[in-house]
Amino acid sequence: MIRVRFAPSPTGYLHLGNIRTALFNYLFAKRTQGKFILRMEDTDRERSRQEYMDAQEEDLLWMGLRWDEGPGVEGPYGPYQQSQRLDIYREYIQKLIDEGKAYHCYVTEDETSEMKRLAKLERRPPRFDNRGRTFDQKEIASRKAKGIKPTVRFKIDNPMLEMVDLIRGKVIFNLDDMVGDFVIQRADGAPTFHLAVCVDDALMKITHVIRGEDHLSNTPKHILLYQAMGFEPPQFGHLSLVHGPGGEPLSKRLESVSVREFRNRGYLPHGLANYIALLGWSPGDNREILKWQELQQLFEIDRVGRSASIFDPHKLDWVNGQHIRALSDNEFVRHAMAYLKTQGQLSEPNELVQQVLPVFKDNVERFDQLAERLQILDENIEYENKALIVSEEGRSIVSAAIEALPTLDWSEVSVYDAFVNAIKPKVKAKGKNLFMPLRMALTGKEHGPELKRIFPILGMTSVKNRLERALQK
RNA sequence: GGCGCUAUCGUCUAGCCUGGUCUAGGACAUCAGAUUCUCAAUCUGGUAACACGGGUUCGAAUCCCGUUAGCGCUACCA
Repeated sequence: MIRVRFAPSPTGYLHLGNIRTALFNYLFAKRTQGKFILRMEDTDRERSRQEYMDAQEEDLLWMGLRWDEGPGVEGPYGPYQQSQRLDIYREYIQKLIDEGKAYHCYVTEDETSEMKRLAKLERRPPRFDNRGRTFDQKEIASRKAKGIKPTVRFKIDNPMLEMVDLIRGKVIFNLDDMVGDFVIQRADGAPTFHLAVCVDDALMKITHVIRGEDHLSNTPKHILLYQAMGFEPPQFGHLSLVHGPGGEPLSKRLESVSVREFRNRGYLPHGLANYIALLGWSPGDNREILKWQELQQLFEIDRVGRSASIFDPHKLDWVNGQHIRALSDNEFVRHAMAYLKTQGQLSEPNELVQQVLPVFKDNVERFDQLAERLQILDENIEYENKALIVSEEGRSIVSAAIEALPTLDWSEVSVYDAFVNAIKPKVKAKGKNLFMPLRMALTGKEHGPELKRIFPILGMTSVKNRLERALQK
């Protein structure tokens, strides 16, 4: 049974890169009928916040990434929040110390940063020199007396390491060139990420760790830790990173790429998922628009690319637009109404809005474009281009239109055609010259949906009001 | 600085593993046209790429080496 996890730290809102990692894990699990586990990595007490944890879970669910085990969905390997697992980490750290695989290190933070500064100056790799390993009893006692609290460091004894990455293939590391003994427990007693992640993944029986490429260089440490604790390491797959439109790395502080922001701008969750999946993955043929179901059936980790990609908002809009167009009118109205409501752009259920909405299905890419289009429903019209209705020709067209009204049968589907046919003989204008003044009088805008579609929806009273109002200008 | 990863149109990518079918395919964007009362949507067509230099080979986008560039790690953040 394949078990994967998404393990964010609740220090900000989820962004495009985070959600992509989550998505790939989820799809991989679904494709293989495995389990998708959510774990909150909140060992950094300074930066972790409950508010972010809630927000991240909410965003995950919005995207449709429901976890099989995790916060709120208890499973056999919980708890799924690291701050509640501190005793477990302590136990494993103690075991490593007892077995001589880790040790208390009385070297202070000041000393290590000084070490780093010097190394940089002398153009050497800024690597911890393991000096804490060899302190004698006297040295330790004197440091203790000064009130120095020790960290726990993991001993690196066998520095050559080879691994096979699911996405990158064989990777060889020489830890001697990289790091010295590294900290697994901070001076304040808290475990570090490296320790916690290994203990949790092992205990939670994670079989495949799919995470960002920024962790590739950490992987040898993790494999060593696994081995030292007597666990079989999982398979690792490192996803290339996504960059912003300017090529800059994504950050949790970058609001423009947060999942929150995508929700607010009215993207469909499955449209977003489709686009994100295409960043670094493709089904191999030329298909690009994929339904949620198809994504789950088609996703293969082998087909995930190795190079970094840049987020392109234009293409996201296009993909989302395709998903919107694929909706039925009813689904579209349902999604749109829900969006308008949560955005506070619509206070109560509105019959008229529900009727017009389908008119826009073919020309919006995001729901946040709806508000502007919906302005045509406002009876209190402000004319974009008054000239069209105050000109002599404009007035004659509007007058003719008003005269035509009593002859109309509004129960007919073709009421608009009858309307136009009644006007045509009375005015000289035709084509654009006829329709633009009409459009202006009825909607106040130069551009908008087909008059034929909105005319019957506006109805007799509204059309009459609008025309008369236009004539008064 | 050290180590690691990556390198196909402006962007996302297919092709690379298993060299020839690649005068490199698709999509977004862009440009031109069609359609339409307008905008949009839609349709048609165009411009546009194998980072560079060496090898291996009859033949390289594909394999090897080097260079360059970008990114990541090098924390008592995750």
